[in-house]
Amino acid sequence: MSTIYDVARKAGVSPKTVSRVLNSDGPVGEKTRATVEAAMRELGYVPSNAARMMRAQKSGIIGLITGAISTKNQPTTQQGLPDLFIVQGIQRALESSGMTVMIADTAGRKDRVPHLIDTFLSHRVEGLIYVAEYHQEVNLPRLPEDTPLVLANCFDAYGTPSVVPDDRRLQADLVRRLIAAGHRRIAYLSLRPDMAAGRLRSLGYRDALAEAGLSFDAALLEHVDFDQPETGPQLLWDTIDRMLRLEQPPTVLCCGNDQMAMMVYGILRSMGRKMPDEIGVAGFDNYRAIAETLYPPLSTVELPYNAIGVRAGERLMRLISGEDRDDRSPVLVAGPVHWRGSVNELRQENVVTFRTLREE
Amino acid sequence: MSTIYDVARKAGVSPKTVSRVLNSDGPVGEKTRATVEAAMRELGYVPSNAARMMRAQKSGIIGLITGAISTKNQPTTQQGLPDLFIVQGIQRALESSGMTVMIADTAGRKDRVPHLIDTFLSHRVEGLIYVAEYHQEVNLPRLPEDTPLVLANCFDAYGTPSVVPDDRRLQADLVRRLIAAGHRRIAYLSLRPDMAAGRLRSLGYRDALAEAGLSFDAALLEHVDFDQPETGPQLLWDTIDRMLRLEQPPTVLCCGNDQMAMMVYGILRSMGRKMPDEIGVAGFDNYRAIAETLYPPLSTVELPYNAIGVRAGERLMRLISGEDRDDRSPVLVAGPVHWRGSVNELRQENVVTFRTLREE
DNA sequence: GCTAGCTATGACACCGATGTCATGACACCG
DNA sequence: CGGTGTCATGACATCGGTGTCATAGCTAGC
Repeated sequence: MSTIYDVARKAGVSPKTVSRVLNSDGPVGEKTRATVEAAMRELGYVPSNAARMMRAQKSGIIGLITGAISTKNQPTTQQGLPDLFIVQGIQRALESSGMTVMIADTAGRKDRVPHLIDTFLSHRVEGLIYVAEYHQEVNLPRLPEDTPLVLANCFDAYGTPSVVPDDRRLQADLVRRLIAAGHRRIAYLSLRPDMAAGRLRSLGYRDALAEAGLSFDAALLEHVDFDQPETGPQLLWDTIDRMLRLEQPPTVLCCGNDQMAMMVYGILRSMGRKMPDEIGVAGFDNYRAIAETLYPPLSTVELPYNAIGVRAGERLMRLISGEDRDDRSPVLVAGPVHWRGSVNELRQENVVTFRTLREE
Repeated sequence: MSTIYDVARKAGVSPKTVSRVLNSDGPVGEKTRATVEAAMRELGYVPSNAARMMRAQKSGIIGLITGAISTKNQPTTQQGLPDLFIVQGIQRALESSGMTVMIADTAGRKDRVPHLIDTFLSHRVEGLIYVAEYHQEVNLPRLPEDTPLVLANCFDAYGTPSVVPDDRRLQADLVRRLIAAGHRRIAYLSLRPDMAAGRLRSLGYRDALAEAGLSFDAALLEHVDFDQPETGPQLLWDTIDRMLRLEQPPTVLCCGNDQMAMMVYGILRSMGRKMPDEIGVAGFDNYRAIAETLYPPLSTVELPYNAIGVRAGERLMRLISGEDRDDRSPVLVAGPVHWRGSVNELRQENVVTFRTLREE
């Protein structure tokens, strides 16, 4: 690969003049500039980042650590692909800044993180973002003081700047919408409570009930570890079966996420229950490949992973430029409810009407 | 960030000695080594890649261009997330080589590719892989002679080394399996024929029929542009409706991919058709989040995107080390059929038996 | 006509590693 | 005891850019 010296020789000028042309730095004669540019084109010259970086003491590189790339062939993931959307958002937020985003993948092994951090430090990244695959607490090795770090979709015990989904509010918003549609018996099939998302969403569910003056019925809340390959579907089936046999059965099943909702569709149909007229289903995530493809399309609440990424990227840029250095409060991100065909509007008349299932 | 000079000063030795400790280069006295290592630890020293790279004239970086990260929030993707799995495979193939993989995202805009290539060249990547989001022909700008390029999931007209799925053989394998299970009336709901995958898979379908001595029936083949948000589902419904009214209706519907199969599940159930006893469904891709979660689980053929990535990575490494420089033949990758509950084994008796739908 | 000021350009040092070569201290051998 | 080889170490140049400073040529102003 040719260098600035090759270009200089070809154009009959000094390397420094070539540098000036490259960076529109000092003044350069019109004719000289043309000669130099021609030489650069002819040689296919591309400046070396390494050399620039060394001189400038700035890399223009942001490091991104994630499992987004590697973990997606696990049996079935609890989540959709949140981390991927987050990475996407980060890229979007950073592309205008001229930073190059370097992505390192944990390959599903947390113990590789320190090594990845070292690699990034050797590249002299100007900042780091750690993206977790689901909302959780993490504990990363300490970084040098002058390298800012932002946690996305996770948080730690040291008050490292973080951006996380507002699970509690999102779930409450969805349940509020169900209540507004006239539903009073709302079942909640929750994710495992040892997950931050599961815990917070259950709280949101209760918030919305309380707010509307509906009493909480423990028979309508169940934590279902649905994505265990063997026991999961059976567990879900039994839970739904139990709830539907209640004296006052639910009119809608709120699912921990869209993937669980997809499974619930299959189960309800096997049971011969028609959606949405006999029973409604709601999801969580707005995982569009599922929510829009299912029939009827799934009502769900959008957890805007993209926005988490964007906010994380913006936050990091502010840290790099020296702002907000001591702002320790986490950024909470919420999103809209998507109301589709999987839940009926009951309004005041709390009557189940049977219609032909498919109508245009 | 501290440098080799800081370490040298602290340890009371020359920079070169520190360098020797770092790289276990020349001989270093036991005591000196200990002193230097202590100094490095104390300063939190991490060597600068830029400086190394400049001296070594080798970056140890592989560039990856893809839309995997950014394009996944498009309405609903025709494909699953093949490119992501490919990226994953590439990472796996390259991690043992000690190369750092740098991922650049097109952000869905093909016109950004030249710019991304320049960025990579400025980082002096030792090789490039371009990953397409679906099997297609591409036309990339020319690279300098000394930077090898591998195309993954795509090919071009210049014989650039490429690794692509063997769609034709995969589809044939699946249909062969259906035939072995006793099916004779096999419908094929194909992807758009202007896509390489659609064309090749249709050919594979016909290959398998011909091989088994079954005549091709045009009434059982339809190209369905199923992922148009408005017309898609209707089109699919109409096509299935038409096929099921045939004098000799199909006993199994072969779908262009798993996502289409998911939609077909919903339609068949709305029509009141029971799977797999009244009608079987087969997919393509083995997109596990769908294939394993659907009920009944989907029989499909695995398009091992992961393997495409691995092969592409390996191919690039060989090119970098100077092997196979003039091997122009594309690498074809196939995968296994996954036989799950969505298609019945009819065997010799071509009888539809009705059983209770859910059995453990 | 001399100087101040501007334009266009180049010489040189430096960023942080490492390859090359030199050197000093020993050990070993004849 | 002198010569040779090995070990441990350092001085110095170099990779490809860019910041600093110097300088030559020209113009404008007094």
